[in-house]
Amino acid sequence: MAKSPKISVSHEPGGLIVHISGLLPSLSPAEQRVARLVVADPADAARRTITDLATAAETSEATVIRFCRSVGMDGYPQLRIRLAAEAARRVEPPDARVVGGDIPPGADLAQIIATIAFNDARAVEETAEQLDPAVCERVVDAIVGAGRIDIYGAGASGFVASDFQQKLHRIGRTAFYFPDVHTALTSAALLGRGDVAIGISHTGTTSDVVEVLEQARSRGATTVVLTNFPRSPVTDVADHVLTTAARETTYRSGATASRLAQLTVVDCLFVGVAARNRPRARKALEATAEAVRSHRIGSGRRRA
Amino acid sequence: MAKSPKISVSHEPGGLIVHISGLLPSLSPAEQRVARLVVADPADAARRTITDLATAAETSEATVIRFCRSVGMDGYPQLRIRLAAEAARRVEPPDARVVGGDIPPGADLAQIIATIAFNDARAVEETAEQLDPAVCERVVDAIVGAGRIDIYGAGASGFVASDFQQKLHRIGRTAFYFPDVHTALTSAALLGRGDVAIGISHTGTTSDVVEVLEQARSRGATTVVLTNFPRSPVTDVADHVLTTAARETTYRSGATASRLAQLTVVDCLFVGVAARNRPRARKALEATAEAVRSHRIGSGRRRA
DNA sequence: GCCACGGATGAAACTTACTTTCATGAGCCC
DNA sequence: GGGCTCATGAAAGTAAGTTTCATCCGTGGC
Repeated sequence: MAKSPKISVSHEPGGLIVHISGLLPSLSPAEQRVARLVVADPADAARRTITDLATAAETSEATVIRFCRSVGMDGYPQLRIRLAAEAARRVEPPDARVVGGDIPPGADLAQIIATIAFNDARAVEETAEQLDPAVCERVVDAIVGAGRIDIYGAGASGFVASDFQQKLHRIGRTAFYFPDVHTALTSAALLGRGDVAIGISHTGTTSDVVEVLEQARSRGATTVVLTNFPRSPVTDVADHVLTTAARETTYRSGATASRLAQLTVVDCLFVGVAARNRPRARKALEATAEAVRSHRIGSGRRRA
Repeated sequence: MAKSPKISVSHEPGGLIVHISGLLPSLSPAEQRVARLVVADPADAARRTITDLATAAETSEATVIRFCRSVGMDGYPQLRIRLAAEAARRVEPPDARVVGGDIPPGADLAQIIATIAFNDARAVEETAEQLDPAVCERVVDAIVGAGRIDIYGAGASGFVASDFQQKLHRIGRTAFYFPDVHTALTSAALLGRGDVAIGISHTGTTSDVVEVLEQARSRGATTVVLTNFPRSPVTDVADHVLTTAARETTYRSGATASRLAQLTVVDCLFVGVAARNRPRARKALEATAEAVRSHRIGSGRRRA
């Protein structure tokens, strides 16, 4: 099997299910059907034979094998074992029907809250689990050593980009955020070796972000991307890929879970950077906090 | 095979391994060799094929199958997946996390990530737990019935305010966000009965937000506040108070936990509002998603 | 509009893993 | 020692998993 189509994703520490959902969009339609079955009920999938699973997914055994390889397994038996292990580890979700699925039409607000919180918290946890500290370390290195840091993000990811920019700025790193593609491209053209360009795109398919990173990279800047999908177009133009692990469900929750996951990663990077020079970072933070003091009511403790 | 030696134990509550060791003395010598291997390292056994395991136990495949039946399994594959599950369960305890506390100076990135994620996820969960659905309901009512919705927030809370504005806008509610106090005050002065003013302030002491809400209230608008501190100045000017539950630790984590908590609440409100008129909300969301389609690479699946 | 190309897919051939059958032989009671 | 039981592995048989390959379909040239 010299021509193994294995897509070597270095490691999937955060759990196989999470890893699979991340890869989902990059799979072929038939493989996606398999993936969805697996993600929906890993324990059940582990119990099935390959033929059985293939039938359930309305495809052939060959496709199931392809799926196994696509997600980094050697073959079906290995997948089974891993799934069984995964399923066992999984904690009982607080409310059976509430998991990952859509919110039922008749749901009352209490249910909605529980569902959202569960999914949001999960996204944060799972993102952290699958984050590769080694990659983070490299990104932190790049940021610490950067002359200038440009951060790009469109739409919802723009908030996160902006948040990141502000955080870095507050500890004295020279960071910029551009809400607009043209300005961003202009800025990217001025980057050079030693500078860092960070792109944020949940889907990984935002052409604006891809373009800008491409530009930045061609100028010699180190490019970093934060996305939910490790095999999306944007990862082609990135030196370092950081992934979130939000299994967003359609339009349902306004994409908040993915936002939270992104913010968590940003926070990790931020703290990582700040930790490199504690005294200076602390001082900078205190100074900026002081700056808004006059806009606070009651400097001391709250209310009697 | 009428002479089935099956030792039908209805189900083995204490875990499969325990069960097997209990049966060990009642097994035949060759089966005992198998059993001992299995008990010694279940995870490893799960990885082996039946032939492999048989060889390791210096016996034949047939004996391994007999062993499977002896301990109540249907066959070898079932044993394998049970073992894998068992092994996964008995690993972990997710090592004593650095709960709530500050990140120790010498921490490596992996520790930092674990700490941050833990605290972030906690903030989300705890916020949801203490959120009062009744208050949420009232706020949702107000938003749904509002002619216009103004959202205010300064600094970090501004991101959240902006996010909320965008969400509401996307489902066709008339919502505004003002990054600037003066504009906000102007707008607040134009609000009237039936309109809604929402202020977001983590500390609850941001004078800008308080002022604006005061103004809005004096014009007859319904005022809502989202804060971490239920008895802070801003709650005095609010008709409805929603609280987050982030125990932010100093400057440490760039205040991300509180941000996440706020976003979670916003998401709950958003979904609550959207749920009031599903078809319309869904249509609006689809339309807005469609609008950015041309900025996505590859309409279908990602990459080959 | 046509053709070449490449990827996706399932049928079928093939290999490996699992299961059953059965012959052997060891112990054991009479 | 004969006739039993039972444990055992060799080998046959079956099912599961894997590979190969021909076909199909969409895409991008010309």
